[in-house]
Amino acid sequence: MSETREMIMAIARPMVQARGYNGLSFRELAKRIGIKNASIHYHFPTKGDLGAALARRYREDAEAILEGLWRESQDPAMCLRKYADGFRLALENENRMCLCGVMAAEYHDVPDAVKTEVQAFADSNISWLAKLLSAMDGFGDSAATKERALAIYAAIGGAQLAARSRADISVFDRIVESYRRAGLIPS
Amino acid sequence: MSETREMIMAIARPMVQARGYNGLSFRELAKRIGIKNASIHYHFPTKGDLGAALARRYREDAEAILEGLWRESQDPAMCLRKYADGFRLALENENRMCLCGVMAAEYHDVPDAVKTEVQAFADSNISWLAKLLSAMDGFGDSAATKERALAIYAAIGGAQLAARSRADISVFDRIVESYRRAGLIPS
DNA sequence: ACCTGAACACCGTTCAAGT
DNA sequence: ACCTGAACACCGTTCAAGT
Repeated sequence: MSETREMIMAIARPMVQARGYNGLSFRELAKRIGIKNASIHYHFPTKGDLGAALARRYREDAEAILEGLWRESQDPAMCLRKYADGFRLALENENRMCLCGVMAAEYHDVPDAVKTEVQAFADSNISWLAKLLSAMDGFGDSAATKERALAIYAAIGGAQLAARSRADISVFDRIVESYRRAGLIPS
Repeated sequence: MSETREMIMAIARPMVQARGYNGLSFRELAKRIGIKNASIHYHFPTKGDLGAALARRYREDAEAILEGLWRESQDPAMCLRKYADGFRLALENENRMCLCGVMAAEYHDVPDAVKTEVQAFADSNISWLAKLLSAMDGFGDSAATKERALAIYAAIGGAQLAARSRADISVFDRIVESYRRAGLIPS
């Protein structure tokens, strides 16, 4: 709808992925857009409103990408590789993190609306992973499949966090490769 | 040495584990101690100095606990369970996180001295894990052992992050159990 | 040696005022 | 409908001043 509103979100997202929800400054954000910081409050009454909108949009975008991946390839092993690549891409991009990963770490600081959206992102990811797993051999049991999808989601988030703290993307690759060798991520 | 300095660190640590480095307020910290916020700067010139001191102390404490665990039991499987329990304990404690895990998520916001300490914590944990693994069967090769130790460290951090974002400690248990079933964490 | 009050430039937020 | 300047209570930091 509003162009300014869209611009705020487009510029704020990578800022949060880099510096977190707490690290996002309305004044710096406004400066980059070319408006005054008070103007942001017209589009997003509070910082929490902006945070929740960013997380929702992030999930919607991720869902579109993941669904497209599966629809076009129908190849679970390849989808799992591409999934890890998505988290890798954030690190490649100036050592950024998954938006919902940073916000999860800031749990106590974000408003409830943000928490809800962060959980929705995780749910969405886990459902998609479970869908892949049940299309693979040896994952007939649906309860075990869900648990494994949850574990893969958590493990890849952990790989991103560990690699980020070392500012070394090869750490991410090594960890994910180790997950595969151990059998956590089927290949 | 200084009692006030020790009190600052003792009170600041759980605050950072709950709200992060960015979320820590000198004024709130000072209020809880019963001094003025300017006084904190006498003991820690900058927030970064306090953050680095907290991370170093955190690593030292963790090393003492882990070394004690291994020395007294010499049981790698039990040590691995106790290790995960340590991360679980933070969540039990009002949904807190590993100090170095939160600070890893705030990578771009913390000064270099803090980054160094956070990496030292990870190194220390991974070395200890590698020691356990090489004492177990089927982990003779030292290169693969190190990689596995790194993966276990990252995965448990990820489990903590995922469980925290849901404010549900059973999520942590389910993920760790899933790691065991998949064979990532030997048992 | 240790603490403090006051000031500085920051922060999110509010609101009356502008167009 | 959309933006702004000015004010508010916050923040880390500095520093001269106290004991």
